[in-house]
Amino acid sequence: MPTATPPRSGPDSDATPHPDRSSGIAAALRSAIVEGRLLVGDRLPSESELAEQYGVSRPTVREALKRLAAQALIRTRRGASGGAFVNHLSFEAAHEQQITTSTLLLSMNDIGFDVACEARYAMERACAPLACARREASHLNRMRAEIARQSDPALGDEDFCASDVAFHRALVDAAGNPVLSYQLAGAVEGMQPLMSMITYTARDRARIIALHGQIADAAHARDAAGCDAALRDLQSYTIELHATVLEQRAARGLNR
Amino acid sequence: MPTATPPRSGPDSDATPHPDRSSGIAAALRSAIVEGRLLVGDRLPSESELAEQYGVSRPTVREALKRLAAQALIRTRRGASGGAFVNHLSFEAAHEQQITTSTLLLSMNDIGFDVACEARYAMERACAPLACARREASHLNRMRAEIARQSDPALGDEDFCASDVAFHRALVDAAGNPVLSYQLAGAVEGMQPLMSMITYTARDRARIIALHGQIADAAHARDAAGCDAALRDLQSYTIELHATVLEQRAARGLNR
DNA sequence: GACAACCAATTGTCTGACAATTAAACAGGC
DNA sequence: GCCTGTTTAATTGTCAGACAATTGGTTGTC
Repeated sequence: MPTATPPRSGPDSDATPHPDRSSGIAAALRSAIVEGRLLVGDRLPSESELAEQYGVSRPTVREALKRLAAQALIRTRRGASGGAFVNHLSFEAAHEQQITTSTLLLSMNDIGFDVACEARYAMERACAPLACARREASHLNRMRAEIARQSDPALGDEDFCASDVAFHRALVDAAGNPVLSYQLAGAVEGMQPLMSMITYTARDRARIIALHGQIADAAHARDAAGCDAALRDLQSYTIELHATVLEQRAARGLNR
Repeated sequence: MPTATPPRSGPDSDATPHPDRSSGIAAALRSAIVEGRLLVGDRLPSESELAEQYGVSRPTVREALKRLAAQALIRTRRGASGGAFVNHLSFEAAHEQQITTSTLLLSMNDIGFDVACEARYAMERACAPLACARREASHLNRMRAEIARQSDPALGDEDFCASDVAFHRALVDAAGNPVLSYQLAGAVEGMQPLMSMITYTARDRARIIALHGQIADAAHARDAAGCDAALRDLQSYTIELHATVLEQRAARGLNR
């Protein structure tokens, strides 16, 4: 029976002073998972047992478990042979969390648009060479398909943005490195709220689509330098567009 | 007596079937925060009020709140004028989460060492040009200081690793983009468990320190290309070292 | 006006109970 | 023996009410 650490031999209470017990228990279990003392699929002791081990009541244990569940560290099943199990953290789940975190981070720390943009394109350009080297037909198809969608003038701004994200996602996936995909996808989607501030005119869209075309062509030709250049252009154009939006807003503000 | 329905029409229960009510409430509040209906510093209704609003008991509400607290979306204070407040998500807190998530992702999805390494160095090389352009004296000092620490042969493997992380952290910070720092630092620290599998001989360390020196010199000279090349060398050398470790283990395994 | 005692609001925790769910054990019929 | 339906036990999910701890404001006293 591989159980967690016995009551209150807190190695973490030094680093962080856990004001309430449920967070202390959560931290103990969390470190047990992160440090590998509890492995994927292992079943944690039942809530009652944990309550007894830690000398607290069941609701308190439950609060601790919910904290872990919120981080996708455990999943629970009820019924006989139910309980809390160490979860297999999928890229999917990690991705979700990454998006929430990134979104809030950007919106709450008054990160400049250009700073966020710089970070995003720096990372995206980092996968460009890999993508050019490893892209398969399916990735090119996904990119072309999104370009086709974007060319439809009837597409709403929101859908245009979504297609933009999908295009870049395809590029990143072409690098064939799931770790990069996870990191990048989080960053790109986290920027969505910022990107959607921009309202695209037809001319803007044409320009962006042309650059997307260049990127796809470069990936097709396995031309890393060309891909990099196109991404640079896209970055500066995006920042330019955003600056325009800000100017217009300022102007409207003055008119009133 | 309005039983289950939240005040607003619950749109999230369509997308994801919330098996238990506390997770449903958590999702409702979370989306309220992410979508900006609740702003930083806003106080949520008290637990009793929430319990009444959602037609559940206070422990259930508390479980929901603990979920949000685990994601650092809210913080709670007790006493008069206490309550749950929308938290200002700091880079610090986001960073913490990023590390746990990355660590678990790498350990649970049998990501190859080279894949993780590739992702890490790809991103790190992405900030190299920025770091060369913007580095200040303080960054160089931090890098030099870590190199000095690493040169001490008495340093344990663990401390050597930690200093390695600090060195790269300084390089990344030199890029002057907090978003990049946050993303990168998470990735680098998440790789720690993998990196610490390697036991460094004196010759290995000398080689690594030399490369660190090259990187610092390149940053000093604002030589982006040199920095990139040194990082590439470091990446391949790291992978080489890891391969050696695997071979040795395999050999030991056969001998028994 | 300064200081102490009190009070009210709020979170943190406990106790005990019941409902819902699920897998396994069990009984019955063929 | 084997399949089928039923019971049972274990476990999570939820509830209700209570008390403790904390914290800010209020009031009263000197």
